[in-house]
Amino acid sequence: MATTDKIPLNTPLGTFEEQVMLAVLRTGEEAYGMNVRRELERVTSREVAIGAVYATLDRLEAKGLVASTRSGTGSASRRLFAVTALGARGLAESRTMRERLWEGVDLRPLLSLPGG
Amino acid sequence: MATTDKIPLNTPLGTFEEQVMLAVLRTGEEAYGMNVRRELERVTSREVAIGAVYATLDRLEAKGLVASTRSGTGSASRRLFAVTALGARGLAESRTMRERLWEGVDLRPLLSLPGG
DNA sequence: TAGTAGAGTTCTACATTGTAGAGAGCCATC
DNA sequence: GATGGCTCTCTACAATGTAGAACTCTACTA
Repeated sequence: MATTDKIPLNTPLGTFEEQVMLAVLRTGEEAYGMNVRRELERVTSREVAIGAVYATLDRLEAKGLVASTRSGTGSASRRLFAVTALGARGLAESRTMRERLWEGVDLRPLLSLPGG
Repeated sequence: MATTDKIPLNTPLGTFEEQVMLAVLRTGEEAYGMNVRRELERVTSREVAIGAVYATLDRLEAKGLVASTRSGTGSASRRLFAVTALGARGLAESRTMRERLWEGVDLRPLLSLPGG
């Protein structure tokens, strides 16, 4: 099988995994742990534990969805993350799937109820 | 605090939780376990274990995001699920958050790479 | 130059979600 | 009254989500 074949990813992305990948993309050249966290908190208005970010980035890297490189020298250097081509495919698939599920769904009748 | 206040939900929806809720909405009046599973498989082209569906529905019910009623009589009756007002709010929040994170993200440069 | 503070990363542990499959009740029908 | 199909429940385990402490390095400063 050629490497360019578009086989479906075996595991769907988790909610937080997707958020972290998107934050990496949004953060661009400066996508290291602390910055990814900051971007996530900025956009979601929600506190994010730094340990959660790194654990998720590690798992994403193990799956080949992101890749990391060291910036600078010594052990104090930053670990810069980037979304891989495979990761981008995962994001695209995840979005497509969700759009299909949302198609034709109208929440308005429920949202107008008490508690909605 | 009035019940109509729109406090944010404490926990974000998981990927599968969201899918199951959307499948319940799409299935409408006939939203019992097996049907929810069928709808999910139809839309996602992916096999779904029935145990996964029920476990998720149970957890969603415990959180008040869906509610279930019995149809028919006897223990062979179906268990019909419906998304609650709170559940609809969860779905809406989840979508809003994701749209904000996707804003300005362009996957095309990555998808045109080998493996993408 | 020891002391302190800040930025960043790593590690450990546990809670919540995701998943699979076996088991059991009911109903039709043969 | 056996068989098969449909539905639901239960159990167990894997993967993901989360929190917080520990550690390294740098820079400042008294």
